[in-house]
Amino acid sequence: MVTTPNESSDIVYSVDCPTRDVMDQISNKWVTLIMIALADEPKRFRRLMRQVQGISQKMLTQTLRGLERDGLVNRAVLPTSPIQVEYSLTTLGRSLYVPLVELRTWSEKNIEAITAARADFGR
Amino acid sequence: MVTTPNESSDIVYSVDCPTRDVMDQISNKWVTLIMIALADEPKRFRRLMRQVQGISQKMLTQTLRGLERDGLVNRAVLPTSPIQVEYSLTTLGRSLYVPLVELRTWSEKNIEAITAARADFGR
DNA sequence: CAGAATCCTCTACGATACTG
DNA sequence: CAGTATCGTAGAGGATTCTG
Repeated sequence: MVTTPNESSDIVYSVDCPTRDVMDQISNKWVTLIMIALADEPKRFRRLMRQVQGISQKMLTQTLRGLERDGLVNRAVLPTSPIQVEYSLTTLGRSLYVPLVELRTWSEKNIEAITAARADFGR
Repeated sequence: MVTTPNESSDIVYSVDCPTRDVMDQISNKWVTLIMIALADEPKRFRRLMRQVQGISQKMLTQTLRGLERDGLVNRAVLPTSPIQVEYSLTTLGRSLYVPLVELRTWSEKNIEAITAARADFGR
């Protein structure tokens, strides 16, 4: 985490911090879902699209490209006709899967507390 | 995680899954930064704004409201003049901090691999 | 100091149509 | 099947101004 000092000696999370750039990428609505879906086993485009409900073809393509670009996902074109494309997690991707799934576990575990807090809020 | 079966017996991440709703909230560009900033110690609005560089007053207010609403952050109005408002993590918030910081740790640890992958991509 | 309100811009994203 | 290309729109979010 790249930081710069400020008057009160707080750590400042710089705008141009590369870590923040990475965090922005993976703090994405679809990234977590796709990564988790791919963790089970390699999957083809259509199957992913069915599994990650509500994602558009455009967003799935776009998000997968980003993940491929960052070395998190592997894209393999199968020499069939018509073409099939299989996506899988890379080693790096599998290492990211660990904290991602912990985040999901936290969500599942605390969904009730959050729902309760929301109900309480504004009364 | 609320799921529905599909033809190929894949787990489907439903659109209306409450867990997904929570995941969407915390998969937010600012949430992680704010949560981590508050983990050190309770902080006031101005100080948070300085620390989380690049956030606008509007977004900081908005994000803090969301976190407060979800029971992750506590908002305390100090009886000073002019008013001061101190934000701190709730117990629930501190429990979320754990996986969040792991995500940041992962980012810091793997920023180099990602940068390398990006450089490689498209060649 | 900590915000609420307003306006305005820009881009993320969906919908649709087309291709190797 | 797995995309690319184009267009159109809603909403996220910045800048600015005002207040208890």
